[in-house]
Amino acid sequence: MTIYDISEKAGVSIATVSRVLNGSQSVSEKTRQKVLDVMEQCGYTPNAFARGLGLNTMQTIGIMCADSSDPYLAKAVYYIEQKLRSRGYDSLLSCTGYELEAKEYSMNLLITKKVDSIILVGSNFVYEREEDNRYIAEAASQVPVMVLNAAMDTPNVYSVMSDDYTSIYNATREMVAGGIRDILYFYNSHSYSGRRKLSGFQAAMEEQALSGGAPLVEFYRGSHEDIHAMVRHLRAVRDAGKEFHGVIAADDTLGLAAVKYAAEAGYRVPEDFSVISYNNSMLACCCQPELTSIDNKLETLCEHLVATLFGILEGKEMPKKTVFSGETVRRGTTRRTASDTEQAKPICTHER
Amino acid sequence: MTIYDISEKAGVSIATVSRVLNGSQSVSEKTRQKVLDVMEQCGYTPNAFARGLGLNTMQTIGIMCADSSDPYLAKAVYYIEQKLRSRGYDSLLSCTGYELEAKEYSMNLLITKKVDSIILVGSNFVYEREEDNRYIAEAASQVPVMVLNAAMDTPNVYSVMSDDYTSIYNATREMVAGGIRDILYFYNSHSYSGRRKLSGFQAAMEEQALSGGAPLVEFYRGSHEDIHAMVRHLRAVRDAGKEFHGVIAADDTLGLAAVKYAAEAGYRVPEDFSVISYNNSMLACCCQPELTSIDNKLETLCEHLVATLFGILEGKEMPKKTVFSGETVRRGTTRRTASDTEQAKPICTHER
DNA sequence: GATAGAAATGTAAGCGCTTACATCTGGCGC
DNA sequence: GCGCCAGATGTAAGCGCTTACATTTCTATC
Repeated sequence: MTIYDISEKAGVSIATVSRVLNGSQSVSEKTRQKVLDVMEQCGYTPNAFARGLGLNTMQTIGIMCADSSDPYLAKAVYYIEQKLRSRGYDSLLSCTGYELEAKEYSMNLLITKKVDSIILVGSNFVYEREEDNRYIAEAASQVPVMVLNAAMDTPNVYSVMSDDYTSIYNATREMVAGGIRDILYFYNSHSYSGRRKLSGFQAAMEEQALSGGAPLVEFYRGSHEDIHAMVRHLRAVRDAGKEFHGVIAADDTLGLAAVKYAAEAGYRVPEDFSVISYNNSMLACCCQPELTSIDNKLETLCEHLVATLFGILEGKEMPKKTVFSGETVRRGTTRRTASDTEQAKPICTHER
Repeated sequence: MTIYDISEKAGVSIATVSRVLNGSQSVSEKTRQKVLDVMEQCGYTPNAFARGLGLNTMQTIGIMCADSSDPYLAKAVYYIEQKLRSRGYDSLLSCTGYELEAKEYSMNLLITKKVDSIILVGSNFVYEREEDNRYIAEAASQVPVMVLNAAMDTPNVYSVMSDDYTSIYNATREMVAGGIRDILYFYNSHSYSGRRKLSGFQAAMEEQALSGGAPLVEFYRGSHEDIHAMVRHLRAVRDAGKEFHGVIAADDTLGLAAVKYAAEAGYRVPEDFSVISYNNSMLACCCQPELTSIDNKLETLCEHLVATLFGILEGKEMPKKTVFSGETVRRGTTRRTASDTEQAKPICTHER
């Protein structure tokens, strides 16, 4: 069943059929209807490959994500896919893992498949060393690249992110204001946003000259699913003589581990021990007491990212970087403090 | 940069270039090398659309999933995508939501995009009413359809699933053996596997003539992320006069809610109150005490599903239905019983 | 060294669609 | 009634690749 069959049955030329397929103006209403009828009646579906060959697009977007089984990334992928679909685009998903080489490889594969754009979901795609990001610049020379939660100053790369630095900075100050001085920053990623969070923590601590030496910081490198390993890690820190009564965690899993650790160690939370984590995912409500967590407005970010992408695809000039500010959702792992009254502030800023 | 440019620079015909592109045997080693060199040096990439048009495939598989932000489904998608990619296939992901109409629509879209197969991730795609499954049969008339965790007796539809019925049946018996008689079955889905689980529970209960009347069963219809709503639901059940000291939960989220409920109600777990849930996801380790949960071997299922798919694509005859048995992972929400000694049994059975 | 047959290569006809350009209408003003 | 123009339709040339079939080039055999 091809365009020829339809054209014949409808008594028109293939050009006319193609025109109704593409919604061209210059087809009389009468013939358009006739052609549509024939299509309907024949159950005709245009061949996507031929269409792609002619139009040089198949309306698909490549989504890259290190690990879609990570609940946070999964959620981002979900939001993005939803919003793409609602505009008639499909998503080629590529779960690359965290190795640079695998990312480069997948990137090429997606470009080869002629996607209209590539969306990098997660800040782990942007490395600290400039040269490790060349693969992104290269891809961007072919199609616009959107990146969620990390920024790059590269032509044709657009970023939408939350202000992790400030969120963690504020959270740290809040915890200090609550009277806790021995705070551990517990994180698991050297990604772009990982670096931003870390410096937010350090800035807040150093500013208050709280740490006798350098602020207490621990990097967890195991599986993001293995809560027990995280708890063990925390235990080891204390066993090494570094006691702490507060944890700022880079994500909810780590925060949850901190709560488990505190319970095990016999601390009362939040009286003797505080935890603030990041993401405000469903995990925050899974432990007892429930986690105070920073919400980075994932859905808003994704929405904005997709809207920006379509702006670009339509040829509009769009902001290269948009930053949204987060919001701390207070639950049971922190005490109420005076600074709780969140000051009003702009929720989103653009950069060209 | 097309095949013509390469053929010219390499001093061969386009047919030869195409042959090396497709790994044809009948190219001399010398010319193959020359062509490859030229390609390399020109950074040539074949046009996927043209290739698709010629070969009638672009090596992509459609993955449908109601909600990839559901941790269990996300994980399944992750495993499947991984395994497809490792064989050089890409995945078109479609998050359809739970409405039949949306599923039908997405299915058509995927077929339109000429995927080589469609994988339905999650038992919610298979409805109880035969006629609601026509969209699957129709798709299966075009491409093989693989379904995870549900079975259908339809040509060209292949199933890989776990034996939910038996898992829940055994779990229920185990809890009864532990001395608990007022058990609530808490579930949130009427999907294929949801129905199987429910009957597993009912069979076990009725067999032992334990419920004075019908076994206690509650259906939760809210968001799968809203633990608090689930706890409220359980509370309402008790407030309605139906006390229970054990919960068999259809997934870990519901199980986690049960643990929260028990804590709130002042029950000691597992002394006064038991919980067994399903999926053995990371959530099982998030609460205190940790959840005893049934592991349905998701990775194995996915692996098998993809292997079956490739068998089909290679034209081999493959089993229409494969069932794996699950395994209960005992943690803190159940007491040790004599029946703990799991009897050895076949882990996987096939059907043609 | 002639020759058959295998191996390597080339030619050209698609694959199903888009679209620039050519052609054909019909309605309008004069 | 004529010419003109805009709108509708048709013609045909791609898009970049695959592949059946034709042709050429080896290789081995006698």
